[in-house]
Amino acid sequence: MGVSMGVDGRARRADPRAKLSHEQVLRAAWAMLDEAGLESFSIRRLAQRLGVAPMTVYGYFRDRDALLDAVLDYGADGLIVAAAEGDWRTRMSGLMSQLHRQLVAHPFVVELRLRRPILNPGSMRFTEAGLTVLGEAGFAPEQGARAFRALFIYTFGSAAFGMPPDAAHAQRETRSRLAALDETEFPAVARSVPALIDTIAGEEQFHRGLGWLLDALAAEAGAGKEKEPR
Amino acid sequence: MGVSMGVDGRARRADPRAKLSHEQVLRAAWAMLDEAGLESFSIRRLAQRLGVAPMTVYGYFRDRDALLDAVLDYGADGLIVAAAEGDWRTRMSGLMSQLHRQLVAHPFVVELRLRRPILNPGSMRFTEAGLTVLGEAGFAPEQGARAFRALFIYTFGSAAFGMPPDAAHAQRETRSRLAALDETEFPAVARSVPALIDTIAGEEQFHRGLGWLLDALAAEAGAGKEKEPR
DNA sequence: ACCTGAACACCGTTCAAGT
DNA sequence: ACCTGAACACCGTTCAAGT
Repeated sequence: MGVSMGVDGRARRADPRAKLSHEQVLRAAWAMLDEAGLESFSIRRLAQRLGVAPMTVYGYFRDRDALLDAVLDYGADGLIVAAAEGDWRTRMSGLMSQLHRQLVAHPFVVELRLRRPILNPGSMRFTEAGLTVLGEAGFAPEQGARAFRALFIYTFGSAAFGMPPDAAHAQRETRSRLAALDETEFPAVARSVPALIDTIAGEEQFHRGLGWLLDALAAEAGAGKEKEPR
Repeated sequence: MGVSMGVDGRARRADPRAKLSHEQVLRAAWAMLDEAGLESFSIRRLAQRLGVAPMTVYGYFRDRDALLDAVLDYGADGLIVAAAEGDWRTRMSGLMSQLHRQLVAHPFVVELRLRRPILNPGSMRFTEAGLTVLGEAGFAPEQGARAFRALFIYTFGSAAFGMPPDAAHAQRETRSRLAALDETEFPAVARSVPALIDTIAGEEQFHRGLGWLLDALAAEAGAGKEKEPR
């Protein structure tokens, strides 16, 4: 990598005269975000990791936001690829599951997407793949776009809100809070406690909801073919 | 409110000797977050708004995180109330739409929920209402919990990722990025451009997806009643 | 051209002190 | 008991200077 840690904790590049590349900076930023999350990311720490003065980073990116935008493009670009085999339902499920897995593996992407939509080649290829599958399944361009967006939003929502970083801790916490509830005030919650806890971790819950959405889309597509063939 | 702005921009309390209450601090924090968002919230600014030294805030809350947790509890507590009339599908849709409207109105709640689940009385009442509706519709406690969670996650996802703060700007940006695409490389996207843009703003897209989820749940509940009445 | 140190206006928070 | 100023270890970023 051309970078090694000095005893003082500050990285020194093997050859200080070698010009940094945009990609080197982005790769280091991506790694930092993966390791410690968006919260503890800083330009100064990134510079230290690169063995460079903080201000050097500004030679490559206008400011923090521009850098994070570039990180998103850099990363999202390599994220999605394989189109699955099978009928449209299976292929659509495969696409969204891939996305979900990637988002869960890199939670900071979800946080960054909160601020700004992602419109780079990688995400475009993903959209193209999804719309193609839906088109081949008989969805008109309008219906396909709406269906895709619902699936996409649900997938992002599941990654963001359905999978707490420390699932075991979240389940324990939730269990004790739910156990403390007044059963006469919250009877329905009390009845569902174990199931509610189960929906917090794992991928089952994501796949269940995804399946429901796909069921409804399949039903609508079928109905459209039979009753409204315009 | 007992607070007025001085010429120097620093708030002065009407009676400096009047002890601050936890609720005063929380109300001010909530208002700040509503006006300027989580990004520009700071303890120091909050203190200034309260007409008090920064360190005074620490007399009421252990640290920034504890304060934000309390803000979430304070606000979410008053958020949800009315249970709608009608069949279970209508009532469920009403509940989730209320939640969606509140989240869109206070985006920082969505950002905070990213870090931590909400387990206060207000959110419990919401869960109880949802599970009750589903229970009356014939869902077993387990099925109800799973259905509720899918609807809940989808609703949070829509508020977080489906409604950009500046919709008009986001649509313009997206339109120009999509217009620049190579039509032979992205034919399906090109065909769907207008529809894709349409899914970005407004509540129609949220309601469409919500409707699909409810359709699938209704179908499953119906099938369960007919075929697996255990 | 590429990198940098010093400085500025901000943070959250500890600590010891004020009333 | 309640509030505070000074100080510390951090931020992002501007600017003028170094090679």
